[in-house]
Amino acid sequence: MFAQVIVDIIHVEVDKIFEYSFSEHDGVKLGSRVIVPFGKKMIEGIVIGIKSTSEYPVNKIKPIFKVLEDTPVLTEETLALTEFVCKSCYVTRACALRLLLPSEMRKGKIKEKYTIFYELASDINVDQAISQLKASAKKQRELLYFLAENGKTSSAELSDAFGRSAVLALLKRQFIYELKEQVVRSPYKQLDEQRKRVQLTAKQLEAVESVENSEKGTSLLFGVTGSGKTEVYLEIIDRTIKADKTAIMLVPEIALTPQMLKQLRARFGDNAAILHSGLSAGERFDEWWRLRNGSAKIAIGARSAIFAPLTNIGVIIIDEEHDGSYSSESSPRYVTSEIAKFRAEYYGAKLVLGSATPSIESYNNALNGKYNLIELPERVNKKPLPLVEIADMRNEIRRGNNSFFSSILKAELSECLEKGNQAMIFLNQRGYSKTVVCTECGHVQKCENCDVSLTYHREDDSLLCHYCGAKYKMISACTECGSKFLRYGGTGTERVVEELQTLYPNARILRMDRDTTQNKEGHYKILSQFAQRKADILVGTQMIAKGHDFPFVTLVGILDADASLFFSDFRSSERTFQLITQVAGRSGRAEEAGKVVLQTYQPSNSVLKHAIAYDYKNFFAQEVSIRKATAFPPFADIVRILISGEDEEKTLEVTHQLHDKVNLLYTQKRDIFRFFGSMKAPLKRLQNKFRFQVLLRLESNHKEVIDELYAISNAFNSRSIQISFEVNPNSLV
DNA sequence: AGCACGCCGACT
DNA sequence: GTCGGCGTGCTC
Repeated sequence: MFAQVIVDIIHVEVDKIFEYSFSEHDGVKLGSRVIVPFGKKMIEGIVIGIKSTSEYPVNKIKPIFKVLEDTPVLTEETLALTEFVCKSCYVTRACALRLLLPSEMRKGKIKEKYTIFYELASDINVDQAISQLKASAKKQRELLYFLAENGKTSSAELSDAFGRSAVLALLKRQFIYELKEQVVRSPYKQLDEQRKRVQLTAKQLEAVESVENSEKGTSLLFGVTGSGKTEVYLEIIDRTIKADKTAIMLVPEIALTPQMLKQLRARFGDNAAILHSGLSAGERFDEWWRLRNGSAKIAIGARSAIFAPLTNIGVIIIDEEHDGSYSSESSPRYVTSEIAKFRAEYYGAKLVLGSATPSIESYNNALNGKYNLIELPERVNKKPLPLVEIADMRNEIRRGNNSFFSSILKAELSECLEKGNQAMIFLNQRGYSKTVVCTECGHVQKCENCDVSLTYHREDDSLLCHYCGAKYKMISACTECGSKFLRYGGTGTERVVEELQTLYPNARILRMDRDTTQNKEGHYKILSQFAQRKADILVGTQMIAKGHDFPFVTLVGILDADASLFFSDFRSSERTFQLITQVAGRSGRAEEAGKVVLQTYQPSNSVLKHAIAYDYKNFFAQEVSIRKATAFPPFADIVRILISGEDEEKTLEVTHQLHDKVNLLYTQKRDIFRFFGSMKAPLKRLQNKFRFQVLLRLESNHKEVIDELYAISNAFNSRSIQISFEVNPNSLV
């Protein structure tokens, strides 16, 4: 028999199927992980096909050296998924395969964990045994009694209580026996606690049934913050498990605090396996196997959990589907919902996307009938959404207030603290690229062709559009109002905390940003401190915006509400709307009504206005018309071909060659394309390599053309020049 | 990705 | 004369 093997080497030159021989009793199965001789080395690979004949010269075929597991790590479905990932992400098979397996599995780093237990020998009578011991062997006697009473006990426990020598002595006399048993390193053991089942509201029940009964595979659950989407998810999962199927539930990276896990653990116990980066390698490995061998039926995790090794999937849920953490920042940049759709379709499962602020793509799909739209427009507690006040920072500056805080926010903060309530101060820091904002009129410099904010480049004092490469001279005065008071970028959390502390010397302030959450449980620690009212004010970035319930927070301040609008990305409006809605939702969740103060330099900006009014639908309508007019997703696909190499001249030369080749296609199919150009990459030198890019925008639904572009680009891959090909990248660095 | 093979420059 | 640079081809 012959096995088709993909070797675990990520390189275009070995992105082929290699064939190896094996005999039937070797245990080689479809999806097995194997070790095979490759050239002079032994290397890991995955069996993706089995056949009885081979085209390859028989004398050159080598046998499989070893099968690594009895249970194949991949199933027919995950093998098909691998193929889908390489086709849709334009990466090698080996690269796609790595997504499907826990990273700790490679090169045999982690094995199952075993613990040694001791047990009384079965053929022994305790009293008899003790009579054979020396009278002085007190510890041994006690140990035997202990085992007789408690049964098998771990070696660590016994050594602790009775000493290592007692254990060894009894072992030598064969009064006790050693047992080796696999233990599962289950995370969050301490979280198991009973939780009462919540009675679903009529609306929630309706949502559950709508998902079940819809003939469309995908449902978009559009529910305002506090509308109880989580209860809907839990009910759907519950019903799925009862129907003997499995479930995947994805949450944003940041929301993987023990809070959510607690709920799921409480409801589903050991049936739920958790996959995320906060776990130790061993824990992750064991959780993965629990899913693979069927002892856990629910996979919960961030983005990568979409690849959970489940079979017979009944439902896939993506909570906060609009969240940025669902798109990976490094290759392969798969689209999580696309993977979900593939898997759901394969098993005839339901896909549920939930959000209070759906992505433009998803809501568009709901409106044009591709998704089943379910709305939960009311909060469970019937409380109104918090009132949002705008602070016009231009006025503050004119009045000589140069602090981070507007007078309105200061007044509200004082009142909030006096009443003994809690406040959150949110800093809007997206990305690191700098845009230029006029502090007088709030105008942001934008590209004339793309309607995208320009990015300031210090090296040549210029403004650059990351989408078309247009370069403008840096301005010395605002092009709208002529003011010379221009400003770049955002502010740091430390400085805000400093000023806050001077303003309110008695307030207890917590800071949450990348610096204070370095360690594994940093997030959770800070948030739980705040939840326990050990602080009055929480200052933070994005991280504080997501999904935590703080019943005593009655005020949320958003400094720089507009900062994310200036980010040079066509999604910046969308992101801003989402952020504001989310942050505002933190205020006033319990008894007292909440307030939100939103500081901005452009109070009349329509995105902000819609966000303040919680008016998603009008925001959507506006954004969709802009995307249509400017040819951005979902009405266009952006293709980015990155050419990098150590030799600048050579790299540029290849870029030109590639450009010329693409140009042929471009002129041939001129009507499909909306943009075409080559330029330096925004980060023109990275890791000692020079980087150029060819950018294209073409009308959506032309995968064949994109595939053709990929074929053209791929041909330029060589030892000294690397080509990376991406469709709709989430950032252009 | 590795590793061998092979063809040109600097050297004891 | 040889030692060693890394461009190129191959791995079932």
